[in-house]
Amino acid sequence: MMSPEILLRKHKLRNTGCRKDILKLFQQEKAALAHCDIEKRLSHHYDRVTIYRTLNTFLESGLIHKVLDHSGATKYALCGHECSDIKHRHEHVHFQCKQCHTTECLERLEIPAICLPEGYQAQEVNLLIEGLCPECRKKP
Amino acid sequence: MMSPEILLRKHKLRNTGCRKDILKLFQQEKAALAHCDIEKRLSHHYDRVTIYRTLNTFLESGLIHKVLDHSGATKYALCGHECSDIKHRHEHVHFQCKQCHTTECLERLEIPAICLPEGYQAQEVNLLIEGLCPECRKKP
DNA sequence: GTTTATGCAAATTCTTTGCAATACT
DNA sequence: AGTATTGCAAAGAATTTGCATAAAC
Repeated sequence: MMSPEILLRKHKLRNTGCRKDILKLFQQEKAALAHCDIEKRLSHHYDRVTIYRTLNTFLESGLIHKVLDHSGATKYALCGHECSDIKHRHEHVHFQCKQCHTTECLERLEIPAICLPEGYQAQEVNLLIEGLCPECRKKP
Repeated sequence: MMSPEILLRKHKLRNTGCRKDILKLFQQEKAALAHCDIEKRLSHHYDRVTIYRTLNTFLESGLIHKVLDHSGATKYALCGHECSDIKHRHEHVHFQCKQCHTTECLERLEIPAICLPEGYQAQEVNLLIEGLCPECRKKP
């Protein structure tokens, strides 16, 4: 996994504490994170506004992507290696647990080809599967 | 198509003006509607709060469902005939145009079966396809 | 007549903007 | 040194809550 410093440099972003810490957090967590998750889990305190701005910067540079969610919360996750400057792969499959509301990227899963009606042109495909995650299924 | 009155009765909801008008609107529009779309398009004026409450009531009774969206706006659409009291089919395919931001349900499309990793249990599957709709593709 | 929905006011939450101080290159 | 980022204050959306009035059953 690439270090936050190198990742930032690669995307032509300045190496600030907030950005490094948030990137590190994304790399540690396999689950998608909402603004409030990030705010809570960062050991150093950063202003709420700074976190919003950092997330938007990361979105624009293609470091992270929005993760679909029925709960209304905006969640984000790191873009995989597939998303380089050259080629962006935007076939995201996410799984959200209905019990613990954790959302994870299932990077290995491929979305099968879908036949759109005449006239439609697909550019991005996102699949959200909701159900029970392994941990919650074990619980009573 | 079932009349709003009968549809409401079927879901054990009171037949009020606001509910009937909003249901009628959903039946006319094939696209998914956000709160603000509904507020704008209703001929009779209802309080913003009443519209919020109506949408939540419809959600709880399974008359409508949330439509996934990357823009952050919460959109809703009527549940198809497949969603009866007995059997709920929650395989939603939606298409959102990147130009006009219209979202429509593609009810006819089936989502191909997906193999989840060990331990995961799927209950609902949602597919969001983004791209250009037929109308926007014609434009220059 | 009883229960439920509506409208209004106000509170909460989420997100963005402006600007001076600070940190990065 | 010059430019971009941060924190703070405040503004602006989106959504929820409480309560009295009005409408549905």
